[in-house]
Amino acid sequence: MAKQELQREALLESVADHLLAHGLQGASLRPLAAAAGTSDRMLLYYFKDKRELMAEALLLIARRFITLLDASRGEPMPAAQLLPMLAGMIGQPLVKPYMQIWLELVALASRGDETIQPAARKICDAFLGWIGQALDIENKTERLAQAAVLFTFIEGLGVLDAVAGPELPAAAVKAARPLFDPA
Amino acid sequence: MAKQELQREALLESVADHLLAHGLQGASLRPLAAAAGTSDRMLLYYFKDKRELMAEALLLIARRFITLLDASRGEPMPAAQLLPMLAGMIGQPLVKPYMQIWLELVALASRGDETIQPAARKICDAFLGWIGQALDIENKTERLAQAAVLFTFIEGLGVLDAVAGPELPAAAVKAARPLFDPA
DNA sequence: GTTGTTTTGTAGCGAGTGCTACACAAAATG
DNA sequence: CATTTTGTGTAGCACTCGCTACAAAACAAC
Repeated sequence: MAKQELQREALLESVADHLLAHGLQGASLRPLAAAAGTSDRMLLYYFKDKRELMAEALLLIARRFITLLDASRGEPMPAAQLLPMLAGMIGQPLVKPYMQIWLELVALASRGDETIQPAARKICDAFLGWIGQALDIENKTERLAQAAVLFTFIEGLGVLDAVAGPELPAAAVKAARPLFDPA
Repeated sequence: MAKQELQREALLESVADHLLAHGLQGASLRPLAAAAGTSDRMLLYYFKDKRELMAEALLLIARRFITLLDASRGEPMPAAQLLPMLAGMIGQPLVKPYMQIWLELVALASRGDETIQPAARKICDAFLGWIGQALDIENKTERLAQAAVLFTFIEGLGVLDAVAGPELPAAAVKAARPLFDPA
């Protein structure tokens, strides 16, 4: 009976790959199945719904993103140093697919789509937690507060990256850095 | 010949209403036409394409957003004061539809959709310009730099508003405010 | 080998998509 | 009034969507 579970996981991996590469928009069963080397018929055999398939694939993507974050964990550093590092991170080609799908999740969540809520929440918590752990501030409430600020700013950078040229985000980072410097 | 132009504008207004209310996702010709009191046949009579219709409707939405911004123009103020005001503004029910459709535009732009680029660019420039004009900083480059920072942060707040509860954005604003205070 | 269960292919349904052909009415133009 | 232009309804095409009915393999258990 583990065979079925194994096949489910394999399908989810392929579907996650396709979603990361081509986005949620227009991700229909037949292309997803083709990417996984099967037919839509089979996807709906292993998953009762398209909704169930998508929800589980998105959770897998969230898990992948978390491992990606954990892989680049280093020594805690001050905010003024962490900011440009994060700004550089979200531009990396390895991270970009996650930012793109993240923006799609945000747009859907804003319209009240509850299918994606678990994955979105997971990614959000993971990213925020990672930033908090990367800050070298002893006072916990102060650290969490700074993490929230940095998180918000990084999210804004993601938006600007998507919609504007590279100059505006770069200027924003350059101008924001001194704000975090120990005054 | 002005009759045709008039009808086009009227249709665009209705389509813009519908898009603001229900989003871009799943906005197909027949519901759009029904919202405008006609048939899909007529939409494609006044607009050669769905793409042309959407592009023009989005530009109208951008114009509406700009007038909305201009209506709430006041005396320039310091950044530490402008930040909570902007944070409150994007939560207003009158502004929220624009934020929702903006997030959809961002997600599409991130995937390289060039149909929406003009509208996205227009909204972006208008918002950034509005923030710059609302800041009372004499030095122009300094003002533009601060505007970029505030803009980025507000975009991040929009994302957080969509995906997280209200506590996280509120905490981010509260923690970010002292950073802008004259040290 | 004969059962019974799990996995898969084929085919298709009903609804929706953007878009078009055709016909006809209304209105402008001579 | 006759004619051309402009506006509109009906019907439908070719396609995609999620999903399902049916049946035949593949495999297991006895």
